[in-house]
Amino acid sequence: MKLEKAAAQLEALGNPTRLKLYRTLVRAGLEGLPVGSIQEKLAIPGSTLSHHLKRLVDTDLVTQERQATTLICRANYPGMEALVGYLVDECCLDSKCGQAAETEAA
Amino acid sequence: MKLEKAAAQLEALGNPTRLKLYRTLVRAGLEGLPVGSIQEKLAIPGSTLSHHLKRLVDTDLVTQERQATTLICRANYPGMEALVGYLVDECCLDSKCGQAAETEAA
DNA sequence: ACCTTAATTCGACTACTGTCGAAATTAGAC
DNA sequence: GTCTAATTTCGACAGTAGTCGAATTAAGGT
Repeated sequence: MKLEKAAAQLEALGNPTRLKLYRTLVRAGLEGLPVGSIQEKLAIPGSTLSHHLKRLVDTDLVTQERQATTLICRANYPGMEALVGYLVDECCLDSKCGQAAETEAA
Repeated sequence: MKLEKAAAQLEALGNPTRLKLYRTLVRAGLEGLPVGSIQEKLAIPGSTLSHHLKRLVDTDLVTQERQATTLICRANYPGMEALVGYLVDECCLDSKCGQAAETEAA
């Protein structure tokens, strides 16, 4: 993964509205959620939602699929995994750096 | 971890210059690097570097320690681990992607 | 005290982000 | 075809981010 792409994904997630949005989609699981339902759940204007959604789709963190008139949105797990993979690889989160384990006990 | 904090950290890493900077510090390991060396390595003006560095320090991703006239910077692994922990917990990156996390709907 | 090196703050500027409502588009239903 | 519902694009705006050079502060050396 290119640094630029990782940065773009991190930036995409680095906005509270978008992070909420992404989390909502993750929690929706594999079924995903139509745009309209997300809009209701998060209570934000459609235009704003669409704007943020586009950003997540563009950065490969969310996918969309038409189903009749509605657009189903889903968290794109592989995209996120690639990002975390990058962080672990490049930025060294595994054994050799942090010694993990004891930190996350609680 | 609060969503707001996670977002702030993600945003901090979501800038190519800062991500490069952070990666540089990670690679420097536990010894860390003085600001001046980073500046040389990345070839950016001191003011810009200082600006970004502050952002990483503020978001708990980097720590600093004086050593005589120079300021040593280090990647703050626990800070990063907390972030990745949040992503894994809230945004479900591991095996069980569909089933966990029904807490605190927005 | 004075000078040198290290790093930050200041002030300015341009560009981008986040937000919204209104208008346009898309996809299907009748 | 026309109508209706779902979603996106447009245009505008305020606010913030990223960048830089110049001036300033901080810490020691002599």
